[in-house]
Amino acid sequence: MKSIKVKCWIETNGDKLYGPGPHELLRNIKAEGSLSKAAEKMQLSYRKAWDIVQQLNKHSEEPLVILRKGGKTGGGAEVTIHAQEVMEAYNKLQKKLQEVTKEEKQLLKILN
Amino acid sequence: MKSIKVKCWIETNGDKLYGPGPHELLRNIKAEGSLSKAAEKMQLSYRKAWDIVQQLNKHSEEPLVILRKGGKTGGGAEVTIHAQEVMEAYNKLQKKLQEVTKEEKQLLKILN
DNA sequence: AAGCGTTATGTATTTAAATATATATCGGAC
DNA sequence: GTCCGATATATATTTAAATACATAACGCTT
Repeated sequence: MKSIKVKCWIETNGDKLYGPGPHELLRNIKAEGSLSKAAEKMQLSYRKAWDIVQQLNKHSEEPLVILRKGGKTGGGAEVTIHAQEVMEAYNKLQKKLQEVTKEEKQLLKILN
Repeated sequence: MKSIKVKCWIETNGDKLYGPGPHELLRNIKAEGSLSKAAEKMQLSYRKAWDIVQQLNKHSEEPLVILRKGGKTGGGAEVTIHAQEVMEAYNKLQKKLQEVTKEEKQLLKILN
């Protein structure tokens, strides 16, 4: 019925840089090899997905996503090793936070 | 420059029940003794604040906020003891989560 | 050179959230 | 019984976010 949710993200100068949305997008890009397919998979407009990628690459010294256009496949999207490190670290952090909320049942009890 | 943010809230049947917004509202109600003043203090429309209070009371067996109209003061808002327990439990949880993010600097390092 | 599947990007439209506005109600004080 | 300061609530307006749409560019393949 009632449940505790937790969410974490990284901000830079007050605007959101990396969070659940970008994280899912990176996972999808890795799985699909295509930005448009990745966006579709999570019911996100291509435009928005593209914006997210620009934001990510803009605020990281090394690029997180490499986009290519043309070629025999028409183009594609690739998640860099660097990005995969970010994803893994984010996963770990999320897991830690989840564990804290699992221990904490008091709030739910009080609200009944 | 870059920083990790964390947020927790309670959902019931998929919609948000208690989180940073309601929490701040309760604090303000407690300080002001008035829903309209509490809303104003956090730059929230009275309408929205009132809706939040309805939502909170609707989903908790015991009411969290008591609203009164009329009388010598014109009316007022009061945070119940029950609500104060919720607030305290929420504060504790948030503090715990904050500590986890403080330990976790790896993500920031990777994103540089 | 035409066709393809993708990325690239500006602009228009839609959608949802929040706010603003207006009016009613309550109950004590005078 | 009128005024006051608060809550109560419907409706209209504004705002911001997301989406939709349109078009161009790219580079390989044929």
